[in-house]
Amino acid sequence: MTNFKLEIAKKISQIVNLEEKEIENYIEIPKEINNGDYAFPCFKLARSLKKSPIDIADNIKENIELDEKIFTNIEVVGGYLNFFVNKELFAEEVLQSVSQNDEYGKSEIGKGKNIVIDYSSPNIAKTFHIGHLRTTVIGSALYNIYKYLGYNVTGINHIGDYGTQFGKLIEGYKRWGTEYNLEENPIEKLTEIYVRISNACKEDETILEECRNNFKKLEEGEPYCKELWKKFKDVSLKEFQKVYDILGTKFDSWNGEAFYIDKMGEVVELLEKSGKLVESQGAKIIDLEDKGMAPCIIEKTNGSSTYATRDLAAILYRARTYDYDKALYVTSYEQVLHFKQIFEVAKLLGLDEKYIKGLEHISYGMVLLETGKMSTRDGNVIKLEDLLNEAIQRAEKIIEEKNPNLENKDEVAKKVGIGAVIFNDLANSRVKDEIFNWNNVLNFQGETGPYIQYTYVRTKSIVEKAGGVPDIKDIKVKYLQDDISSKIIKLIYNFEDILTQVVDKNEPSILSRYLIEVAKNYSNFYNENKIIVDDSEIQNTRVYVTYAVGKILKIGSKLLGIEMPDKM
RNA sequence: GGGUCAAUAGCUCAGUUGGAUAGAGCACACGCCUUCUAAGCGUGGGGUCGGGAGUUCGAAUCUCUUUUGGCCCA
Repeated sequence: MTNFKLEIAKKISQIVNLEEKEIENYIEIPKEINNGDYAFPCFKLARSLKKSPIDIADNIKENIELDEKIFTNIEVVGGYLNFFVNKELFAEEVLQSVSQNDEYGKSEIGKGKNIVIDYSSPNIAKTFHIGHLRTTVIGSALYNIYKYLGYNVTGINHIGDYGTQFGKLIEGYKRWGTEYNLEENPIEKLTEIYVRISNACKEDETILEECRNNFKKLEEGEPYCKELWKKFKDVSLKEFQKVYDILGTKFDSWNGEAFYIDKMGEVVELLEKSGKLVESQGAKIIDLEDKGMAPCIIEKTNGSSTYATRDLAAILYRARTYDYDKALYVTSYEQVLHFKQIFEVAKLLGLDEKYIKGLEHISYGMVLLETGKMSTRDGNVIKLEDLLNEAIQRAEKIIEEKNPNLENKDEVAKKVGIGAVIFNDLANSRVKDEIFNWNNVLNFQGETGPYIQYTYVRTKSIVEKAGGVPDIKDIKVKYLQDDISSKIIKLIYNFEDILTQVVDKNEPSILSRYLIEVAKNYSNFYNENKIIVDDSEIQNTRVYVTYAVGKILKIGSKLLGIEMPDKM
């Protein structure tokens, strides 16, 4: 493909005394279509050249020698130099590159780079609720997109399968285990047991003592405790898997916290060697006051480990095992300080600087209920499974209304319902909090997943009706000169750039927004133009654009973790 | 108290390194299905970009300050 920006930069640098690179950076893409395809703002040169921006623009315009095949026009508008590219050439190149590539937008820019993404990571024996959705879908989307750009990606579900709460659960199960049938509804039952034993602990210190004792035994590897712990873990994972199956979430590693139990000793040793590990009130800490942070506790007063120690052990392990260039942690912003501390302390582990630089916390906003924060303890959580099922049901109802004769209704309802839920969580910037509202999440109109699916289904049905994808040789780009067509071509061209933006910022919403934009413009195109017409040149051209749009929508959605139905 | 993130239309949000007239969706009102799927398209109203100061050719965007809210730490 012609690099238009570079072309402009080259020519301008011949006239003004600036590096190509710098000029390329200044060149922007006008919002208004009347202002051309690329613009060079001359204001930045005004001071150094001691001339008015308009004079500079005029001067460049007069002296620049652009290839007329590539650019059709240059205009000076209020200090801007606006460039108009040859629409026909542009459209031809863009459609050409779509046609040659089944995996349009795929690239090798990440070749040789290893990315580790830690996402989802739920706690054993706790409800998988709507709050866990964001980490799961954001992590998955990043996983897919990094991979598409050629990175070698490892997805890790860092299960929360360790901690003092297991001492309690074991005690509860020892006491009343026979009263609960864990097979039936494991997590609910375990939660009940947990609440019951917690209350019992509050009333009777000796019970709490027993719980602590159990945890100690678990750490020492006492068989019965270990067996129970394993049981809790197994039934929980089975529950989680149900949700992952519905969402289509995959992981390469399920190494959770327990995996690092025997790897924490080394962390303590290394920190001790660094000389920074100090005693404070009986605990071992790393003081971070000079960094403006609270101290990082490595070992508690009673000698037991902390989250921090496990995370540090994980960093060591991941650096050695995956030789990562980036290690991403997708968790809510509640943990911002925690990761800041961990990343600071990680500098003391003697790892190569590369591994420290690669650590990145991908934080996102909270999911709140209208009544406030969710709490497993208080039982005011919305189970993710319930949400997904409700979404599927609503989709079914709409299909029944709009398209009762549709085949595979169940399958389509699933794709649409789940698509709506996933898209809803990926559509906004990560930082935004989300106040959960059934009607918002399960809205299928406007800027939603189903809207993209609907648009895709349309493209699919048109291509089918036209008798398949036309040969690229049979299209005439002169029919794509109008504003809407140009906009669509430009959007298709931008796809790869959008994907690189996503990984630059670790922000999948950039892709979500883009897909909406594509769908919207195509819907516009669809309503303005009849696509299947008598004139075969016009038809072939429009069908080809339709096909290209469908391709983008499908690839893009797939990267977000959203499946496309063929009909809906 | 310290740190941190946010604040843009009635609601939910976009707004690329500062750039041309601040944009969508929802909701509301009206219009568009005998021809490619109306889960769609179009038109319309609706704004002190939380307030104030500064930086400069130019600020929703950067700096300072202030208000409100979320989160984390003690």
